[in-house]
Amino acid sequence: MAEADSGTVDLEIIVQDAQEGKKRELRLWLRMLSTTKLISQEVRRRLRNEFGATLPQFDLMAQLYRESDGLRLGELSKRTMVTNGNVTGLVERLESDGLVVRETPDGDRRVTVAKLTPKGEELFGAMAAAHEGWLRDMMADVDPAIIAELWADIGAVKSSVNDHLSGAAFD
Amino acid sequence: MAEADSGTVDLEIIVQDAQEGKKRELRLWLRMLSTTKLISQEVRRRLRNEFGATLPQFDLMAQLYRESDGLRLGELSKRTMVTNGNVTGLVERLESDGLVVRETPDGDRRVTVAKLTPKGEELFGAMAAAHEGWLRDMMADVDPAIIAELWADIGAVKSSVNDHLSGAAFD
DNA sequence: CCGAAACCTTTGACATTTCAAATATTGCTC
DNA sequence: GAGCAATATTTGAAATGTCAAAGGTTTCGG
Repeated sequence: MAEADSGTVDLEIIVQDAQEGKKRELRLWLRMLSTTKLISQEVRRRLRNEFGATLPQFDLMAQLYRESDGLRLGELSKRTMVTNGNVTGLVERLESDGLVVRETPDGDRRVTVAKLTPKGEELFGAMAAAHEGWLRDMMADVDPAIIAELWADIGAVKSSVNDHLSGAAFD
Repeated sequence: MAEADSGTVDLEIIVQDAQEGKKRELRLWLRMLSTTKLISQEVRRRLRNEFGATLPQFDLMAQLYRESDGLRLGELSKRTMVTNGNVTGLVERLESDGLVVRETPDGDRRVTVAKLTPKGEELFGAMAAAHEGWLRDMMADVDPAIIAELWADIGAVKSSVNDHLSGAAFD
């Protein structure tokens, strides 16, 4: 590839750095994206086959599971990183399946609060347990120390990204 | 899980390990997912504002960019990790924008090959350069050594996941 | 060659996604 | 207390996403 001239080791390092190191961030991003897609597809397939649920529904129910008082739709939107308009449809479908109820609090009639039904809690409990197992299985060949390290380092990435957004900020 | 008995400091470590360590994989997954969503949203916003393109379109064009002979739709589907049916519509829209052409080779009329037009190549070239810059900017606060390490370790995760799929395998 | 199996793409039904515009309600100001 | 900005959700258009079923084409065995 590169035409090194006099070259000892240093030059090679520089050249390599200018080539291989050039697109580090891009390559990390592409790998993160494909890995996330891969896991998502597997989780979606299993949620569908074993529980008849979709991944966004699982996500939304996860947020409601720990909030027995329910959450406003706007808050759900922030936590799931899903747009407002999207939450409307998701909650509608979950409601028609009897997994969630919507109610408007007395004080403020602009607000809609979504809450899991007992049926929803039961289903989510089963899904959550299975889901955790799937993830453990899929990552079974990765050293636990690496997993912990990844968790921390990806946190650093997330933090950097959050500080360099053109628009809104999250989390 | 394990009932340690005598216990001083060791017990705490065990307990902590049994609690905090319990859902390592799950927590890594949740963090990967939210980080990927965050970056995706930013990239999508910028692609839209600066080039009027969508992320899946960018993805698909990226695959065609390096294959001057074009790719069969099935191959595109595998590489982009998008279903066959989805590729059909994606390519249709790109074709109506004059960025891609579809043609059927002489030998096998089952096959459709998609190929970038000159206009498509030009647009993608500009998008790719900008895209790489955006990623570098977003990850600017992360140590380059960490980025390289993440790339490798996420590779290990991907590999493990690939070996524990219930269905098809990728990459 | 004929029919069955295999292969490639499209189609159709639905769910999710984003964005922008429209609605509805509150709260605040004057 | 009338009007207006701010807040919260819904709606609508267009694109993407999955899956399963249907359409053509090839290929291969007999």
